Amino acid sequence: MSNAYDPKEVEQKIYALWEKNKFFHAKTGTDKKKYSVVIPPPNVTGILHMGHALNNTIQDILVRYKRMQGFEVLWMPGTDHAGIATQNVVEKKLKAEKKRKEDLGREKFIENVWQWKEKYGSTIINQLKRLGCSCDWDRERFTMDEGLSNAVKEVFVDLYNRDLIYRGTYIINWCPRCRTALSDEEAEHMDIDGAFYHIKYPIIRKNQQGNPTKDDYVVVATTRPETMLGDVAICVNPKDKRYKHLKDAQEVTLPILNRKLKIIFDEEVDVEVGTGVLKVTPAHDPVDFELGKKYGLEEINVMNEDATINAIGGEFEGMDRFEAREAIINKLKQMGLFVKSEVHRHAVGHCYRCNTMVEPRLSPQWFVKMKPLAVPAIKAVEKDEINFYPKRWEKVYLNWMNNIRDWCISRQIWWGHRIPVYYCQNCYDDKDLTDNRRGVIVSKTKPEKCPECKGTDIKQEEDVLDTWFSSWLWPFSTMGWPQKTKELHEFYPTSMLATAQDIIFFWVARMIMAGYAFMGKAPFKDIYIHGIVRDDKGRKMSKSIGNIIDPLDIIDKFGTDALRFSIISITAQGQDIFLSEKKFEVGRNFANKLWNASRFVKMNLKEDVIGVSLEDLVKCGKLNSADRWIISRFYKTADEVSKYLETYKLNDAANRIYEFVWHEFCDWYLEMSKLTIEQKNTQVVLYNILEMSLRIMHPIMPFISEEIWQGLPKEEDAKISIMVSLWPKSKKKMKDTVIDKKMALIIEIIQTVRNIRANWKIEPVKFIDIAIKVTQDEEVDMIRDNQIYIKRLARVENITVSTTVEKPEHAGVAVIGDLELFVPLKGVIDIDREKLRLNDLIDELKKKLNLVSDRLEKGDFVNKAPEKIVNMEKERKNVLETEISGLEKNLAQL
RNA sequence: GGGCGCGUAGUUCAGUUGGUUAGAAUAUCUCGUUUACACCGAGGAGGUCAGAGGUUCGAGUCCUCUCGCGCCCACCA
Repeated sequence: MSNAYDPKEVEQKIYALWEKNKFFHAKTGTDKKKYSVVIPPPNVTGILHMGHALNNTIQDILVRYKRMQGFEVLWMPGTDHAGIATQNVVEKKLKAEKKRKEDLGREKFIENVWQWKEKYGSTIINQLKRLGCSCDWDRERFTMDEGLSNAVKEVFVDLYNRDLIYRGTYIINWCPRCRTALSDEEAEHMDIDGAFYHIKYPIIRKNQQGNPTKDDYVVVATTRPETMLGDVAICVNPKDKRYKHLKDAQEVTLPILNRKLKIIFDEEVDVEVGTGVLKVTPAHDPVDFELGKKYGLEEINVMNEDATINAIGGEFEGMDRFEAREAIINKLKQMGLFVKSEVHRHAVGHCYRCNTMVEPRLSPQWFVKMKPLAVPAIKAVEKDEINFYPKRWEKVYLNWMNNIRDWCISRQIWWGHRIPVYYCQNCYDDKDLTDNRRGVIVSKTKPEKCPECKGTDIKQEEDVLDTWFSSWLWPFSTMGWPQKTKELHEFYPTSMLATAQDIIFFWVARMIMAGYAFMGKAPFKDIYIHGIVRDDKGRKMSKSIGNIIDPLDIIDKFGTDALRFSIISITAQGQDIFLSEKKFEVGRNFANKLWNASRFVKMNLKEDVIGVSLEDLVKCGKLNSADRWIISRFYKTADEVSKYLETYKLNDAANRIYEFVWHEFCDWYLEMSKLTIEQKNTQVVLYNILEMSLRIMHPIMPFISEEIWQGLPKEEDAKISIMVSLWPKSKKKMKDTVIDKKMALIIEIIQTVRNIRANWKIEPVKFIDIAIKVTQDEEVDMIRDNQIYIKRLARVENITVSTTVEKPEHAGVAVIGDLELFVPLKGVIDIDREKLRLNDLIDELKKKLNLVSDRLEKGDFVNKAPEKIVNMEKERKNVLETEISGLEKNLAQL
């Protein structure tokens, strides 16, 4: 064992050991307890970022913890096919070869994507291994696998037959760059500085002669002037007095195209916005679309798939939407119809994959009716069948679910699950797209012939499904659904889902809906929502800002365990995590501390420590105070750590372990153990406490705990990995509050002496004498019994303890509860300084005493507060009073 | 426009159902002896718990308002 801990070689070696022995689905116990978690499948194009690292560390901690508790654990890893993202990646690659996907054709292109996936798709999986994830790698899944694809088809057909899937022509979010529809969730709203363009539309009055006069205009305000090419009407609020005169008008003229526009009156129009006049463009705006339906207006689409203007735009044909915007403004200016533009900040949807501004577009798409699916999913959370940790996310979830809108699931890309819908070319009328089922065959397999006309010319739908349409089935599709498999029987519903808040709507809510719709049960019981990883300024980590902290860099620099420990220790439930590289030093230092402590223990294990149980040692009552104390502390710690892990307070668990290992075990116990290190009992305690400490920290720091554990002596038939050892059980008899209190006092005495030494600048090497005045005889024995610790750790030569100790003539003085401690200071004393110090101390104590006395004099407190609290205060008052009188006496003597 | 979260030591954060003297880590200062560890040890200093009011015997914790910061949702063209 070398001096400093070097994680790199250790990690590789250890992971290989686990993989070789297939510990990932090993059972440590004989119980039938099952535990399964749902991994948020990372995007197959992705590389591990800090969010993944956090998410998977959380899952791995819980999985390892449960496995050590004897649960049979199932943690299925995998990736999703990330339709748009993956297609973009492969298209980019083709572009570098100066090819377009259209040149290859659909089949060839998909072949290309698969090749890409085979080559690069396991990057993130390998990175998860470096993170130490103990997933069941033999069961890795991919959303495009045959099994999962089968589940997707099954679900589509089922939902269609239940009337929960329909096709219709509506305004959807369209990404002109990816040239596909997006769901509402995939359009990310971002505030941008736009403008309100004020444009004059000429009014044509009834019975009007000649051209309109210069007053015959109505001013329309729009943020997207280019869509005016598709205007079919203008609309004002009937209550708006400013536009009363429009009731006498017949029509208005659309500038440039000179189309006649209807004038409609509808309460929907907000008088406050813009000029109060809304231009109605049913094919390019959702509000206008509704108005169009209401008033039977024509839908004029003026754009192509890539958001360039189409032939209807006349002279603007072929221009990009933003180019057209400018050109139209210029034209209007020439015509004298442009009034002004006003700065206007508003939220505009952007494609979540390529960040292109979304264009609302009228097109035929497939939708899932969400309201009926939401009903059981809402109830489940309301009735606490599913619990969010922290609970506040329930509100967010319920709010979204109660206002849920239909889900646009069709995508106009090639990579994904092709929609299992077939059209009979004979009887299907592709002009009538709204709810027309004639000639539409929805089937898992391609039908031989049309059931209506027996025609055999049948073509499959070109669109593919939203990637989330496969992800939302993950909890059961990965277990073999729709087959009735053993896994489903044993592991569904799963126990826990850990994820960040950003995919609650995308994924969590939909999984719950799918769980009820297809399994009749919730997919999981607990949802642990952790924060989002940000940089130390609170910004999301992103490539464009360049503030990414790469977990693999951190692993290289500090080690995986350091990464895991550090990030977990700062992840308070539900709070976002602000990271900087510095924060990983904590974990690295901790690993190093543990390593060195273990070296110390190992080099001192001279006796045969195997086969002696701590229980027996405790029972026979021959352990010295320090040995007995650390056992008690350990079991207390283990209980607390278990409690924290059960309630998803992983940071508390990590910090409790840190506190125990560093401060209780290393700082105090190891130092004390040096006094009796030659004794077998002490060695047995050292060994067992270290070994069990390794076990409770194993879920958080799997590599170093395993490495040290491997180097410890073991019984011959012992398990070969800490990973499958048992979690220390709570044992009441091993905890001892009396010894806890005694040692706490001894420790405080030591600290007090050290304090006085520092205060008086007593040479560190010098041994000194101390005297302690106690109030009870038992305390005399207690301190005498444990004086070796005081002598050693505070560098004390002689200790005088009794109830009658008098303060020596010149002495440093301290009060610990009801005992007084004196350090004779012959030769070094500075009386004035000590006087000042005592005075300050007395003042401080008096202030506290006053507060306590005031409270005790208050009738309300004595009468209304619980007796326990009142007694506590009374006791405190007594202690303060004795402290003060003692100090005053000392001061007088000085 | 609606909803949520956060303002605690120089800095980064903990603080369970209100209850003894508000805790860590890090930075800083002093010192450094000892059979693991300088990625270390000992000791010190550092807080009007954002502000104002209220409930209570008792508030960092509960309520109301104000100020500052962040996030999510939403078809105001």
